[in-house]
Amino acid sequence: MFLGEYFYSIDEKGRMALPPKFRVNLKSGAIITRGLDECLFVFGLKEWEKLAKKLIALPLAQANSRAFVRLMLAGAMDVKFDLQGRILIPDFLKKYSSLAKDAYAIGLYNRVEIWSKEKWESYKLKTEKSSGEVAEKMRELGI
Amino acid sequence: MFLGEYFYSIDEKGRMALPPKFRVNLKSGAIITRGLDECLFVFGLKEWEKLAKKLIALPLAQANSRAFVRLMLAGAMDVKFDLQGRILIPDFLKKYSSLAKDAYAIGLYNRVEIWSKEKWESYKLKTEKSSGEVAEKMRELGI
DNA sequence: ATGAAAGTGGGTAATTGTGGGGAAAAGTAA
DNA sequence: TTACTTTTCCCCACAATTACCCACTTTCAT
Repeated sequence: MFLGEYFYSIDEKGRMALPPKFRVNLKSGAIITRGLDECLFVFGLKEWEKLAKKLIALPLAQANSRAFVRLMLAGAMDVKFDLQGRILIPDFLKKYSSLAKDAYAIGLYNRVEIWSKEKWESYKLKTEKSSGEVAEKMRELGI
Repeated sequence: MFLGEYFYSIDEKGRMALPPKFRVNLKSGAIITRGLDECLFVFGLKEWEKLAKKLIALPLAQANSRAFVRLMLAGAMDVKFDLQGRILIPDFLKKYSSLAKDAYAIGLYNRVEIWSKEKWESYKLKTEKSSGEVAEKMRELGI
């Protein structure tokens, strides 16, 4: 179970650390791919396989599901950790998500998301501001 | 079951004690997360899992539920108690809830809320003054 | 009054984040 | 092929942070 928000820097070699708590769930294998809202998704191997099965089951006839499947599958790479718990982010994924020097690793239960500093901070701000909607959502869920 | 209002100080290392009565219900695992009205929520593991299941069931395809889920899960961290019964409050949650040196821990049946001294005292004042309205609400709810 | 429990502060060892060096691999040209 | 350059990747090292443990003081109950 991934939770929380962590800040890391990406060095000149393109390496980025992930939180130790996340590593234990990913050490048996992980996949990085393009995500929604210009971030990257990182899945553990098991979660990835579940997702991949769902993806290939999507109706080929629909243009937007075709596009979604291509986004996720074609962008996928498997991830290796070095001894310090860092991963190497492929160039095309860095470009896709506007990653430069600073990044956030965000735990979302069954996946990890990687965001550029700027993108995440503005996204969070935008969401927090609509706190009325947030309260509404929470009421719906019975919190 | 959490009840009552307790006052504690947060030390330089960001540690805050919780009432011994609360600890026994949280020692098997606790999650701290963003709450409403700029306070923090602390849930026992079981309560949290109920909530988390509802969250991950929300549709990934919808932009605003994506945002809500991200806010809730990224804002959550699991909490460990040290031998003295203190928890470490993550920096970004301290910022979110304006926590500095003094704080209240408040029991609300199935969750604990953590408020900054100032925020809680002014909130309480405001609420107590408008107790007429509160009574009105209660009648609406059939209490 | 005395013992136990709770609140708060601090010290030390372990872990983590991050930079860099060097070996192995891959590529290139004679 | 061979010699040389370039790139990738693995491992080491250091500084800073964190986690863990201990100790003191105060409060409360018997």
